Amino acid sequence: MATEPYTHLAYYERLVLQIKTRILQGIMQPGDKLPSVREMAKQEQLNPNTIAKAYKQLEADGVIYVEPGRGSFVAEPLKHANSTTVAAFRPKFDALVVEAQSLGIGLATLQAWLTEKEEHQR
Amino acid sequence: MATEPYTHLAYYERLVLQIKTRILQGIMQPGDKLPSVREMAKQEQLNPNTIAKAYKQLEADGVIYVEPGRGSFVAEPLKHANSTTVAAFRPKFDALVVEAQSLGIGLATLQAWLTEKEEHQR
DNA sequence: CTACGTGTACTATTATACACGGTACACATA
DNA sequence: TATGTGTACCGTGTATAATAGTACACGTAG
Repeated sequence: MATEPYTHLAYYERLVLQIKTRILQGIMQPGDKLPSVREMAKQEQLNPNTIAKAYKQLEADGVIYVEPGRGSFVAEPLKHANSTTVAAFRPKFDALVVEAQSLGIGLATLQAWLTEKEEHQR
Repeated sequence: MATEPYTHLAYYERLVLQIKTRILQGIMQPGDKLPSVREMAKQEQLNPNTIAKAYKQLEADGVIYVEPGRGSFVAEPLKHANSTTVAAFRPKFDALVVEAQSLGIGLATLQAWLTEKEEHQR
């Protein structure tokens, strides 16, 4: 039971995505304390190491911060990404757009999806 | 020399993306014959098995077709994706959007990137 | 000070995916 | 018949994911 191709996404990646989503939705507010590595491991039925990996990733992405000995907390949302971050992200976006178009999903459809999100986010 | 984290993308995935891009750009036209698995392997300095994996993926995505014993050819571009294809793709898109927003890249920026592509594509 | 909870850093094992080398087969064509 | 085509194997080495378990440095509450 090492790797589960449920979603073709690793457990820790799913956790990262899940937490990021909750923060964006406002379910988790800046300053909120996250469950401890060990507690989250029980909740999610995963190994503490897997949770730690997710938390480390989240900290690297700047969405949480760690106070040694106290715990992990939701960080203030970033307003503007620096150019190196954007430069690293852009290829992933371009690749997905190519993927979409090859599948017959046009740019107009992607535009519509984004617009839909903008509306749901207010 | 088994895995090369150049781009954090597998060789065969890079090939798939490269060929899809060339087709979308019109560099490769429908009906054009692709280099054989063995020839492409020499060009790209890769193992024929790796090329075969890429071709198989491209065929599964419907961007090329195979005539047994003759070779692989560029397929006609898809106009509309069926609903199952869209349903499979949508989560990837949503995940990337969440990723972007967490990095401080807003929806407006993504919209702008798409608009930019629409212009360059005419 | 003591005890506890916190994130983190190790070692080790198992399973999967990627890329490689090599061989073999069924097919179409010259 | 001979060649080129995609494809299907077997085996090997390596990297990554997830597991289990232990240990450490830190902050806080008793």
